[in-house]
Amino acid sequence: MDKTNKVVITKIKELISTGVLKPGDRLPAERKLAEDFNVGRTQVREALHKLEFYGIIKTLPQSGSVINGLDINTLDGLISDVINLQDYDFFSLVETRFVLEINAIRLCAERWNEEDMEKLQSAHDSFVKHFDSPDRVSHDFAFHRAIAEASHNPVFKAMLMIVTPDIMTIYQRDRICAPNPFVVEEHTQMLAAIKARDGETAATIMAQHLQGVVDFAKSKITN
Amino acid sequence: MDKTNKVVITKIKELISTGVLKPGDRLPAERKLAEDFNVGRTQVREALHKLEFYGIIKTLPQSGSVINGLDINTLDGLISDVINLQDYDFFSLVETRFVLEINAIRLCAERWNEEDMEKLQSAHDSFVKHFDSPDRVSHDFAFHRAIAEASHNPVFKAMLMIVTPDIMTIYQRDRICAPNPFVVEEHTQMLAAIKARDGETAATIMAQHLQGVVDFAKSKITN
DNA sequence: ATCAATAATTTGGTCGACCAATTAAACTGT
DNA sequence: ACAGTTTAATTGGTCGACCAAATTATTGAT
Repeated sequence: MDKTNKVVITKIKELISTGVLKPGDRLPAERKLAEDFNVGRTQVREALHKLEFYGIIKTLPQSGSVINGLDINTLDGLISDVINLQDYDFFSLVETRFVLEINAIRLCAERWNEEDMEKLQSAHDSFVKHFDSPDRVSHDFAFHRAIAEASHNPVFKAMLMIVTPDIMTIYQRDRICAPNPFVVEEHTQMLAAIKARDGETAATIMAQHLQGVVDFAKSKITN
Repeated sequence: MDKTNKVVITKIKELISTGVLKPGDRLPAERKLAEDFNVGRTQVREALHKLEFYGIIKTLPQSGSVINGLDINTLDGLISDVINLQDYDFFSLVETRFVLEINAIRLCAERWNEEDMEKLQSAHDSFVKHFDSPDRVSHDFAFHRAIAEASHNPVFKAMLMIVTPDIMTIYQRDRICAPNPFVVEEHTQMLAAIKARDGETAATIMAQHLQGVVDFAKSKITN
């Protein structure tokens, strides 16, 4: 994240922490904030965009930005997270993906409809077909995405989509992922369990499926 | 989200979907995109900021924006999510919180240190103390936040912080949360289980603790 | 022909001025 | 004194011009 950006968000956080601004209040005008903080209005605007994106404030055109009606402590922690967002450690990302995927496949097994199953089947088929090609990883992810989709929980899917790319970047960079034939078998078993509406079995296989990545992440920690 | 913003992101998505742009490629310059799409450069910049925030592109100063090296299908789904981001349904949010909190408290029980325990204890105490005050909800959240903090997984915590405010806004608006004395007892039991390093018990109590919110969300679906 | 140094162009980043909508103030008639 | 209307000030949104860094093209010496 930009440095100036961070400064502005921190200053706004101070205003809230010290009680100068309370939830429900309107923020000072962008121009005033820019002057107070000695930065350009552009930087203030970007910071406000980020805060709005996280649901911390709501900007009303030609009117002002109001602090959403959360309690101060929650706001405080939330803003801190926005500031420190960039430096997620790899293990935490993998750990989160582990939990999300296991629960996503459980929901998927409960909720899939005919359309979902077609997509799952087709994703699985093309993964098997392209297993020896260089874009094998691409089709691997397509299958996992289809599962997230069929969980019918958009929040789950969105969070997986946020976490997974970061993992892939690191995982592929370190090239640990030799074409492992077990992967195909595991995918096949998962699909069968989903088809049988057996969420628990599906979740178990998924856990085992992802264990390799978790172990890899753990090994990186000790280094 | 802004309408123009959505248009720009959709156009860029088209460029990727149709194969004009592939992962790893550099995007056209902001000025060119603005001209091609018949919008201002400001709108293009905002759209690119959003895409960068989600890790879809990486903007290099004075050089250009490159599409991150994910497979095309993942990119496609991810961008669709960014476009349709606003309308998370309440039940999906609650369901996600349910999963995250249960796993967070499990990790918390495993990983807390002396400093974490002090914060947990102090958060619990002030919740008990202010249970009859109007800002009871605030202290309730402070306790849950302390748990997320002590899980030592910043990704978990960040995601909880994203999900929880949305839930609170709706939950408080509909004012179902009458001061329930069981809540204090459940918090006490959770803290005891954490202190005893008993993650499974803590998770069980948390599940029971959040069941009320889940039921409430379920009831809203049928409406 | 090759490669280093330099000039010209292109790039994202920043700033200030202006716009339309909103809000607050001033006014006016009763 | 008050209500409704009009005017002035303030607000976030947008646009164009400019900046410094990075890239590309040109040049020139060997």
